[in-house]
Amino acid sequence: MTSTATRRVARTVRQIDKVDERRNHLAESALKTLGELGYARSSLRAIANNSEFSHGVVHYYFHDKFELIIYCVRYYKARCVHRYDALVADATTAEGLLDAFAAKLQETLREEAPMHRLWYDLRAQSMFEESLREAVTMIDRTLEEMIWRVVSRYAELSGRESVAGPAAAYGMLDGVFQQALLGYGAASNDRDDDGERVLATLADQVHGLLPLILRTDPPPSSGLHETA
Amino acid sequence: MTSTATRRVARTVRQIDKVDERRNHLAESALKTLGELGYARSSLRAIANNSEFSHGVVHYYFHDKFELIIYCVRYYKARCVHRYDALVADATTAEGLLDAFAAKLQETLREEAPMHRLWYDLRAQSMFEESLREAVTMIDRTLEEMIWRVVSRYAELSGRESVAGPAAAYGMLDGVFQQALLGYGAASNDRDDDGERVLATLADQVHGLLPLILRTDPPPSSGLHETA
DNA sequence: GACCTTGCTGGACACTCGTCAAGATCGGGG
DNA sequence: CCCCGATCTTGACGAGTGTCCAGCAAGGTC
Repeated sequence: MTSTATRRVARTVRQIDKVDERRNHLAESALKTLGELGYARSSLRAIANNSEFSHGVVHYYFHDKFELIIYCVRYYKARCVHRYDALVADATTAEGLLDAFAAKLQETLREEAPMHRLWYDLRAQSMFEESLREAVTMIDRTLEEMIWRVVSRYAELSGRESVAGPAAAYGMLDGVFQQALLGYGAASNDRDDDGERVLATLADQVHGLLPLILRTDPPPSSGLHETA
Repeated sequence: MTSTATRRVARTVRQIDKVDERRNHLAESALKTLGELGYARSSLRAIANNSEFSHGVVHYYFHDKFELIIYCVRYYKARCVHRYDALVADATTAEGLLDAFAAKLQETLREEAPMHRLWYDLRAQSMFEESLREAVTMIDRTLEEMIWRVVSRYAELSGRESVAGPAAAYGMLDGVFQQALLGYGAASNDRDDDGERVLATLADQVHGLLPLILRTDPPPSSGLHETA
């Protein structure tokens, strides 16, 4: 292999890194805009305005608007899907895990509300826009697994089995979280202590719901374990 | 009062009825379009194309696009918010109510999927669009009450108390229903029996979850009763 | 029959959107 | 030093949007 060839390869690799860096930078700007405006109202110009580039550069790094959006969503998911893993690893008692989980949910709501607004928006859009479906489905499955790591560990620490399967556990927790997000957004515009009450309610609900799905006595068949 | 005045009043009332009729007609066309295309992709022209009128008529009966959308949502809610009331009234045993509730949820998913897609879309949009917030919040509360009528009656028939309050019960059931809707939409494009499996899973989950929120023994304090 | 209100049409408007391409800029290799 | 390729800007294009409005048809009133 000639030295020029090696150098060219090295340069190409460096450029690919540079390109990835730019794409990530762009994705972060896009996520900021998407989180504020939502999917429907985020134009490429608005996204570019929130970055240090002009609107044309998007088509230099991404073929499509969809490609940008999907890249953004995957980029975001890769960052936050292990948010609760430390809790699972560090927990020693069931009650401790439950407390830490509820607190982390509150923190998520407080600090990452725009991102989760965006997530629910995109998930809703995926019901109409076929192109989003694949990425959304994959992320939803990943989130389900994330929640299941918490729930199954919680059951393990309790020395009991979970009555609910991964899907059911994710479904109910996602439901109460989404409700809290909705209330948190509506409250933050009015009064500030309303937001705190929403956070407290969320923690209470999680503290109340999770113990329920632990099997108590001789298990009656309960149909919560999905077959698939 | 002169006969001309009475006649004028009568005519005005008749016209108001006519206007309401037209608005409802328009709302139904709009709901059809909104259910298929979602909020973001539904233009006034597309809505008018699905009706027997031209696109200009919208501004004759509605001031705004928002006024039309919100009118549509309220119109829809008024139709379907008592869907489960018959179950509650007719139920004689807890198990019977549970079966009927699960079956009705399946029916809802099968026959009204577009409307519920739209609902979740609009609820997500309301997190970004202030104008939608009030209507969405009101409907969400109404749905919570609707679910609570079922759950509290279920607890009553069981002779036990519900551990979960209205918000927690609605949150978890809404979560599993939304998950089923998501899966149902994704499945209906692929295989038909996948849709049936989604329906079966939904029924299983409801059958598994609802008994859990019934208080078992001497109640430990569980924090699921929201304070507000 | 003339007239006027009401209901509705269809085109025009101002604007935003995604996309693209021609040209400016810049930095490293010959 | 110049050139060349990568990178970025800028402006334009066509399609699509909500909104508005001049005008037509119909049906009741004088």
